[in-house]
Amino acid sequence: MAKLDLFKFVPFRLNRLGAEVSAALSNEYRARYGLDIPEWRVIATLGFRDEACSAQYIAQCTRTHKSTISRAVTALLERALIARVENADDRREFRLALTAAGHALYEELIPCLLRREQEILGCLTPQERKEFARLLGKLEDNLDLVRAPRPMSEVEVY
Amino acid sequence: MAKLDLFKFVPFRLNRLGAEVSAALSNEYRARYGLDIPEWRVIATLGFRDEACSAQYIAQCTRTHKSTISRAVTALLERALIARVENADDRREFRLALTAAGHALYEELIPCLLRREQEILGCLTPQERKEFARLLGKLEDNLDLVRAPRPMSEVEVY
DNA sequence: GCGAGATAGTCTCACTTGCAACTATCTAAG
DNA sequence: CTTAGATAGTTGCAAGTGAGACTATCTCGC
Repeated sequence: MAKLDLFKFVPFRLNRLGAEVSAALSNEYRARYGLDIPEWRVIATLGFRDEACSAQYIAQCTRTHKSTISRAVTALLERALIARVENADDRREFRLALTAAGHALYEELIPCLLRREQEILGCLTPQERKEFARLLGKLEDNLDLVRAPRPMSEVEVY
Repeated sequence: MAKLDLFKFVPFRLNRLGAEVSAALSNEYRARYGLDIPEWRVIATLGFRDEACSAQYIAQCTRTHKSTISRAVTALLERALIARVENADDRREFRLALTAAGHALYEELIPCLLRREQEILGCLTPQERKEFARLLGKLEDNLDLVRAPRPMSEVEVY
């Protein structure tokens, strides 16, 4: 007579918590700037890194399907929040970067998102947060999830 | 010059980890039994609880939209994994319960899912797992996520 | 008992997303 | 140089999902 209490089942809890937290956060940038999650991921990746990067790189980093990234990129190009230039070395790919407007949006959004993160983590002591982050890291490693952002030169060696 | 490293941003990490873990698990019951996530949630809820419950109750417990649960229920009824009876007290709702076949499936699936959970958590020491579960609980509380399964009588008092 | 508002469940619609096919381009082997 | 296979990015298509309308039923106040 095996039983499984969904409320004690970590995969279910992680899925639910992840979805809930994501929804809470995405309200922030959807309401303010009309960005959806994939669009935000593109902005976040380009904003964090200084060099321009390819759509493929963003897809790998954020573990988002390339077609989803492609659509997000198209939308952001139309809004002139990012720009792209052909890569002379490899004409299949484009180098993407934030425009001035995109950068301004990024700078404006970041503090607000970090604040929301702190609200969510607010129920944990500083020590607990550190521990939680550490345990998340172990789980990510275990799932082979970690795809650290690296200079494009390294990534291209894939 | 605020910056945000997606890889250190807990909401992103939670979302990604939750999706990844869920995908790993759902492969298990999709491949073996052709169940999708909402269908599994219905089975899991009915299997864990002994009394029959309403679709609404399952939706609230699992935090899944009622239309999604409705579709899952329809599919499971067609496959005769669950059965429903009209509730004489309230003819708007139906009481749902596993059939013998549904129960057999549940009993077969549970150990397998618990094993997968242990694989995922395998990188943590027993103490770390306990701590992780505790911290998850605090975060859930903070997001007002906890909807503990209760006897129907209590739930109906909503 | 009657009407207003709440609730259970179903259904349609619009939207999102993953998949896979496709084009263009690159790389490597011969 | 040529050709086969890999890769970047786009697009059409199908499946899944949430929002909200809708029907039937219940509840509460009068």
